[in-house]
Amino acid sequence: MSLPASRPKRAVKARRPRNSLSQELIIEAAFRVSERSGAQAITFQAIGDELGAHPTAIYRHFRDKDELMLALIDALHAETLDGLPAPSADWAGDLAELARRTREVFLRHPQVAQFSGARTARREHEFRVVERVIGCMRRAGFDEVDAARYYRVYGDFVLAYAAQDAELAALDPVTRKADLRAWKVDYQTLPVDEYPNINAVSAHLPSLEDPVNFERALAMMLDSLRERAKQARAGRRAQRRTGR
Amino acid sequence: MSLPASRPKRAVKARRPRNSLSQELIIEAAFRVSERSGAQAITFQAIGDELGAHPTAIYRHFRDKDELMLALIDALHAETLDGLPAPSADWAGDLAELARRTREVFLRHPQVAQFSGARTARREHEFRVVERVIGCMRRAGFDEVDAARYYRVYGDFVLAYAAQDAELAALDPVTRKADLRAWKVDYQTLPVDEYPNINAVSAHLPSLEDPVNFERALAMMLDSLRERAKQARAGRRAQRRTGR
DNA sequence: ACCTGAACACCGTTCAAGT
DNA sequence: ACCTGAACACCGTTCAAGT
Repeated sequence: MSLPASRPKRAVKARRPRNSLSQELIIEAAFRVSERSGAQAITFQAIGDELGAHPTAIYRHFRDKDELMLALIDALHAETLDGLPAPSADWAGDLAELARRTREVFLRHPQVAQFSGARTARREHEFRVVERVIGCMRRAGFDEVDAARYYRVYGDFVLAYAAQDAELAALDPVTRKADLRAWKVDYQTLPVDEYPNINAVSAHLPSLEDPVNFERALAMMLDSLRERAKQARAGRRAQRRTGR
Repeated sequence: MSLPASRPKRAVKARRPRNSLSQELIIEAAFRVSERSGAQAITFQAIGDELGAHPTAIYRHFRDKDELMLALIDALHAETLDGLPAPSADWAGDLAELARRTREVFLRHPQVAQFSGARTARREHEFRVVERVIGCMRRAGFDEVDAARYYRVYGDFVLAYAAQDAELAALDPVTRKADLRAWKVDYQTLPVDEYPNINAVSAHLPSLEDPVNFERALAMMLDSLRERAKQARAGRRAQRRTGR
């Protein structure tokens, strides 16, 4: 007289009206899933539950999970752009603002952001972020070759660092705390003769989650970018004086 | 008269001798799996096949998959250290050497490295890499607080950027090529009135896989680090002159 | 055309059974 | 004590069946 192994989640299975799903509704449901209880994985089953629809209904609107993920990643870029002030005369300040917003958005949606660092969404809002960053590099005075290169280097640096922060935030809480604990315990108790340098500074090791880390890395990249932009502008002035 | 859905991989199932497995053998098998045909995922099934053992036999030697992954990550650090010259007077050169080696090792083992950026292995070889980097920061002239901070910022920067390169390399080939293609096609054909900056430089956009990207980012971080070290040393000299 | 239901080939993990 | 085999709860994905 035992129940079947897996019984339906809802006793009365309401049939979903036709044409009631869309890419937009699915994307919104996926974000609600990822925010529910902090660290829930984004699966078709969970999105289906959230929508009150069959998991495989999603395949009518996205070819596969990768296409859904790219759409979610582009939605992160949309959030980064939302309310962003227009480009200013301060190109370096604008770059810093974009970087900070990117990281904040990533930490708000770590379950999506953890997969976003190495991917190219190739969608509207990503295009617009790239357009902004390249614009900053051109206002800095870089020529086309340098602007393209420094866009790539700066953009990938921001994505990599922010996605890494998101990956830590997306770990299941037990694993995440074990990693953080390693810096409070393991790295504080290493033999001093084998690890003299760690021992010398261990009391001051910043947490992996200290937001100053990202701020400092950002400041360092901008240090160098400002100096290189100054030299690029000076180089071009010299070129003009000597008649090309 | 049909065959059963899943038949055994080997007709004669040789029984593995007792005590014939170990953490070391399992780690070696996992790396062989990850290198076979470029991008094979590391699963207990695949490692078991590689060892000629039952997949669940691994649980006798690692508590769960996360513990195996941390051991594999530490093995990457071991490879980074293998043959590394002793610390030199050129602390910045030593930092660059460590960064380049880390990235090369990560690209040699992308299936492991893609998960390593945000994790703390808390094992011997990671300790030794951390010891090295902190040593460089102290030789640069930073005090304990700054050495700890710049270790964290520089170390996480290298891990994040290298892990991002590994993540791209670990994508299944079809997905990876589609991402690379976006920069050769989609970003080359955007409307010029909406994306003037992208259009101005699009011919010069470096590939995601161009190794110059990492070299440039590294050079920029070291630019700033050298300047900050110089100022830290000058600040300490001034402090000594004024009697603390 | 859009959604459901069943089935498939995989995952990591647990646990009882062999030796 | 160490390895195997079966079972479980979960993945993404395909495909036939409903409406």
